[in-house]
Amino acid sequence: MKSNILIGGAWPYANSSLHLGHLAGLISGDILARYYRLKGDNVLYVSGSDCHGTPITERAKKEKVSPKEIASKYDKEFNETFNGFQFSYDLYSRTFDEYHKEKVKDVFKKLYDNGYIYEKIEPQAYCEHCNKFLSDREIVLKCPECGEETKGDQCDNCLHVPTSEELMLGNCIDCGSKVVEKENKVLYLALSKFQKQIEEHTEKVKSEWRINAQNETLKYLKQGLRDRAVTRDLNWGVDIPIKGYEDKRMYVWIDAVLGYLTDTMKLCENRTDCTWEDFWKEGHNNKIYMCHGKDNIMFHSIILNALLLGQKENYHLVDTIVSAEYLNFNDQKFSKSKGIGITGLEALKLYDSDSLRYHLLANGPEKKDTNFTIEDFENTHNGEILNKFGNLVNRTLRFKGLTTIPEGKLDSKIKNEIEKTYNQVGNLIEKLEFREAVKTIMNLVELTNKYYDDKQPWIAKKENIEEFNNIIYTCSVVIANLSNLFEPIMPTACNKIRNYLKLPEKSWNFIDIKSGTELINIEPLFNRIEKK
RNA sequence: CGCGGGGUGGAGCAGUUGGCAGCUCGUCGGGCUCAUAACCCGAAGGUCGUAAGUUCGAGUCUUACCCCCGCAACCA
Repeated sequence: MKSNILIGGAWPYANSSLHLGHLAGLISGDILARYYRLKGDNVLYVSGSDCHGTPITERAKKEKVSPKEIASKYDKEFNETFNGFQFSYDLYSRTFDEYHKEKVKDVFKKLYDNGYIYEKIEPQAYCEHCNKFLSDREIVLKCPECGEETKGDQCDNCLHVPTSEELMLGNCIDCGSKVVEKENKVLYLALSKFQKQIEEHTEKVKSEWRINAQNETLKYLKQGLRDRAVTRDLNWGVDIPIKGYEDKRMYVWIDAVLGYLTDTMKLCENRTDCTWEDFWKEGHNNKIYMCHGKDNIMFHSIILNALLLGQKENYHLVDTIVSAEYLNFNDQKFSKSKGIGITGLEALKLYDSDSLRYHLLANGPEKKDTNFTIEDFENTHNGEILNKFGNLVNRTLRFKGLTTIPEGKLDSKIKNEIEKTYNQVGNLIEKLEFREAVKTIMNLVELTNKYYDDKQPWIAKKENIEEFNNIIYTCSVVIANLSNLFEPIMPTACNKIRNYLKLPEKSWNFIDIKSGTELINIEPLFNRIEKK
């Protein structure tokens, strides 16, 4: 029976370029999406650019452009990056799309009507000159601990976090005016009311999660969920659909995390074969995956679920949190200002997306931070992908003098291994162990290279043509099946193989091939990276 | 006692419920010529951070200690 599988890739914040670390985390979603599609399930894989919020607003002000211009610029770049890396999103949208904003307002309104959002009046820093409330980071003050001039969210020098009383002694970052205290209206999301339901749900599903997601979520649950402010004094964001809040905007995380839902709704509007409820309501044989970095965990395991529960409409909660650790670059954090690391687009100019995908997965930060170096990458590309996999394809399909796939008998032991590999790799992917999955497919490649050497087709060709045909046929069948097995990881190369062997639709099960297929225009799958 | 992640052959790592220390790369030696100097076979190389404890048995469990990395900011 087909399952309805929704896969959400975290929405990147449209304020800086995507680097390999982002991609290392997000690629999990693409693997899952491609795998489940091969298995024949109904898959929706969605994401988009997170475009609202304070950082973009501040930057726009600094650069004297509109927030939308900043966000649009990065949104465009994100699209190029994801296309380049062959992410197979069914929809990649943006949080400033009207459709998204309208649907988010509906959700917000319902939370309010159901009593999960309440008003609170609290004193807040205010600048009378600029005529606005100030967030912590919009206040400058002399740090009471070390005396240095610093921003209000945290002292750059001594890491002291100013108290709200200390903040009232600061000045406006824009005009320098003395901050005054003023009563402000704020809407809070009553997260605490969902404590029990989220605890129960987490207990039910967490065994499938990676350890970091379990720990992080349990940490919040253990200390007790605290209500969160969900309005901000900004003019860039989703409007608050509540009377008296016309001048405020929604907290970005509420808006962004609902993008998975609004994307689904949008997609299903144009479809006849499914409805958005198939993916988001209970009882549709459905499963929801969320893929992101470790700092995103609680927003998906707690806040999103709270928003869904608060609708009181039989929503299906997030099942599986796929949370990555961090990828470092030459043992350091990716850092734009320090010039550490390379962006996805830069990497694509230098290297094949297939190889990058493979390496990011084989070396992925699944259980702990891992390191990316150009040297490691080139070793993977030349030594593993090209020498083992590329060469197996090449030495078989471009065997000297070979023009068609011969009629031959498939080695039963090899067939066995192929079937075993489908099983093992499928299990590993479902267990989110992509590193091990990659390794397992590569084992089949290595095993086939051994088989090839043991059988010595170059001798058989002269002495026993029937044996030769069997060897080439067997290896070709392996290659055909590798085009399925590697499809979630290296889609371009797999596509090439399908063209070479004129294979039918890709799928996640053993496939045979037709003898007599002409072998024309066979090119190497990968090109060697020449080392300087 | 701030929090978290680590210490396993030259490098990078895997070791799930305690049961003969593994993988990839590199090095050395050999084989092969279908293939992109690619492929295959073999070898060397480890007191598993230190010390104590539990156990018939500890890389794995307990305790203490040592060392490395991240935890301000654009940034997952």
